[in-house]
Amino acid sequence: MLDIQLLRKDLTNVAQRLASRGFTLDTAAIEALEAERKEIQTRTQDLQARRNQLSKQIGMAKGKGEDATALMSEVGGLSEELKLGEERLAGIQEDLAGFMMNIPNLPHASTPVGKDEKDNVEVRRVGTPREFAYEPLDHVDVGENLELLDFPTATKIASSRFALMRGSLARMHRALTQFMLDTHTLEHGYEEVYVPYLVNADSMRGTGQLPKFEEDLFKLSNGMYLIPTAEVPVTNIVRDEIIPVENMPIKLVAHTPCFRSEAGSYGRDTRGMIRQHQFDKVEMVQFVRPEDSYDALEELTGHAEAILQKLDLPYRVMALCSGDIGFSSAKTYDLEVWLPAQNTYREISSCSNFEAFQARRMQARFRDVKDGKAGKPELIHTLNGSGLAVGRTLVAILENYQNPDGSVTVPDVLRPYMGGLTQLVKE
RNA sequence: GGAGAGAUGGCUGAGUGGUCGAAAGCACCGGAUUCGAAAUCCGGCGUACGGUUUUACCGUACCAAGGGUUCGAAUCCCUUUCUCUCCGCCA
Repeated sequence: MLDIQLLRKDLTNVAQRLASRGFTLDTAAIEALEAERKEIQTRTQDLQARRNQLSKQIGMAKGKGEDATALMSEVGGLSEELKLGEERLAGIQEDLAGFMMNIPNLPHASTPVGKDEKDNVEVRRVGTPREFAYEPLDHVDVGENLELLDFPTATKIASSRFALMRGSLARMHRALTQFMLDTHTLEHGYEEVYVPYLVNADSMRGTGQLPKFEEDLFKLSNGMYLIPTAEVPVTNIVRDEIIPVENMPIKLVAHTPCFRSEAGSYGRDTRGMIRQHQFDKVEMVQFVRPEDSYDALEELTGHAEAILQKLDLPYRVMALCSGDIGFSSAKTYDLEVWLPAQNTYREISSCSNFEAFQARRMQARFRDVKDGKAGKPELIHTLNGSGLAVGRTLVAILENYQNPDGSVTVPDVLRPYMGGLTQLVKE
């Protein structure tokens, strides 16, 4: 959520910056709502003040045993107008809040301006794609030839967009998760957390999935939601909290499954495990002081990159343009891993700075200490990034580490997690 | 799943219709005292929103959440959520 004060002060500038991400802000509607809000709020609060004053006098009169009927009839005369005003005020506040909840974040000055993913800017490329002496197979063929990957059975059990892994491949999936968590906790200073996979609507609102993107989520019959990313439960840890400044920054990492309905993606990436209803992800989340958040974004992106580097997977870093960043983000880097069979780079991590956008929705604050005195609570900045999407990392390994004989070499860093296994072969 | 008890400021906790945004204690901050500290004393100390002559004052709202009764609700009524105790069940 944006700061309503900013909209009041600088509406045209806000509208311009939002236009750069393809969002049209209805400034006329905002101005009309605001004008109405101001008038009704002032009038209603005046009436409330009058009522409170008179009621106090009634109490005092009764306490002294005096007659209060004149006062009571005067305040009685206010009640209808007051009730009407309170209802209209509540109505307009709700309209305004609904309006605000549907406005995306402002892109940061360093976010490239552009319309869609074609305008994203490549920041750097790391690693050299391997030369194949033959046409490399995609991960589906590699996995199915080894009889370690089984989509038809997953479809029978559940539906399309689910995967079944067996044997050493299932173990590699687990090994990847352990390797990522160990790297972030032991080398990058994150605290590991285990979190609920179901969350309530308040949490979904806090991080920005609701109210706008309900159709992307799986909703349960009791009103809860399956998490689409660990970002939701982990970030909401600080919802409605005031963090002591000495605890900042807070760096958390969690491994969770993620559930996405993938509504609106019919026909896209239907082959293989690129786009699934259920996938595992290791997610990093940081809570930092506002002035530190852009340094933290670079650092966090580096932490995700470190995983790709240790796995020796070629990738590139893309700065998403204003038209392509997510609803809540001010700046996002995507990491794209090289997939030889598709002869292209595919997203494997997304690292974003949300500035105070999520914090304002969540009322997540910290109390600074200035000159030894505790200051007013201030909104924190929140960041998160995948470190990494486990399923897609597995896809990248199957494709990049495949051998002409159909086997797959196990990357060095994963071997300790797999009992020293060096190759995936038919079992 | 059954029975009962509860939810008040950073914490403990008083408050069952009227100067209650809320006693008191603790914690914290400032000052006095002191060579310094402890102790003691004095004062301050919630959040959000709005207004204005914009760092200061005024107003409104907030005692788990939502609704109701009333001139007036922390207090009475209804609904929901959560916590605790006991029983049952379960990994």
